[in-house]
Amino acid sequence: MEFFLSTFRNRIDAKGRVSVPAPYRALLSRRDSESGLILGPDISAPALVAGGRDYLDGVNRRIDELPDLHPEREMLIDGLLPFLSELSLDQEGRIQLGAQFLEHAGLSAPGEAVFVGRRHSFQIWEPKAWEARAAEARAKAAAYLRGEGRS
Amino acid sequence: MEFFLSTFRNRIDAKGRVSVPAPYRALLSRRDSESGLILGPDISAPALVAGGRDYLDGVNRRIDELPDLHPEREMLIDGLLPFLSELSLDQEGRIQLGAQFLEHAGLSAPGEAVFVGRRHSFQIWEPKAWEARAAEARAKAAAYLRGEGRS
DNA sequence: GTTAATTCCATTGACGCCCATAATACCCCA
DNA sequence: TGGGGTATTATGGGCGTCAATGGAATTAAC
Repeated sequence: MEFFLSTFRNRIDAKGRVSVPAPYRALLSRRDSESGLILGPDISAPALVAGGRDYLDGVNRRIDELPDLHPEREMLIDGLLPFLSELSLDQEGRIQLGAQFLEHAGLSAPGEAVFVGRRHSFQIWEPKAWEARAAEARAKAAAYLRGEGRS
Repeated sequence: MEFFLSTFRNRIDAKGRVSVPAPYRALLSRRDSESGLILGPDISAPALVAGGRDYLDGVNRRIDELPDLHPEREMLIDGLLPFLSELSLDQEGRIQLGAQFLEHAGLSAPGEAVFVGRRHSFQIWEPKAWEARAAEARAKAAAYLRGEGRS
């Protein structure tokens, strides 16, 4: 696999641990020498965004587009970086989700989570919320493709 | 961790001591041979700015851009350096915040402080004040990112 | 001698690390 | 092509270590 694809539904145990799907792990360890993972809240959806260190690089690049001491640059820094965490995987390939992450995505400590591949990053959703979002996205994607005449 | 990221909320005891979050300590000791820390008031916010010795190097570079005896150079020197302190960590990884620091950030001696990762440096905020700033920054960052098209 | 500051020690709780189990997917070979 | 065996994944639990925090003790200062 070259991109994060497909969806996986995994269990969150009482300690807040979730197994990162093995295909995603393989992808992460290929990109970064170490198997770390950057996790943060999605800024416009009740979900979490995750990726390898290159995901963080993307955020940094975005910040460095703006000149030093520029107010918008400071806004970007304060609006993004403090909410990102670098999580390490345990020997079994699990990450531990903190309280604020669980809350943002509407996840519960013993419960379930859906991993959603999005090419260079992936998301973590509460199953019900993902179901709703997926239905909407499928419908809109279909309509868009039909409207363009492309199959 | 390569950058200061994420936020940590720690307790300030009656003596004005706060634990520097362990991930930040690891980062500090990697950059400087010794684990010291440069702390100063944020010039445009009720917060404290902290970083390793490389943070001080950045300030110095800023000053050295200006020619010797140039009035603005003197202004920078007098406006920044006198307010910076080099703090050492005690055996448990805590720093001691002086009265003027507490006052500038609106912190109280028995109370709480939020450590905010900002890449090459981090800030220390009074929890309520940070909450407000974070909400604003997140909203504006989201608007900025949406406005440019890329997620 | 009293006060302040710094160093040291003790407690609590969280987190990481290790092991065990079950289910699944994969592979090899007949 | 089917079957058995093997490896890997996902999951749960227990234990040890370290971080965070509070207080005491020792030293220094006035």
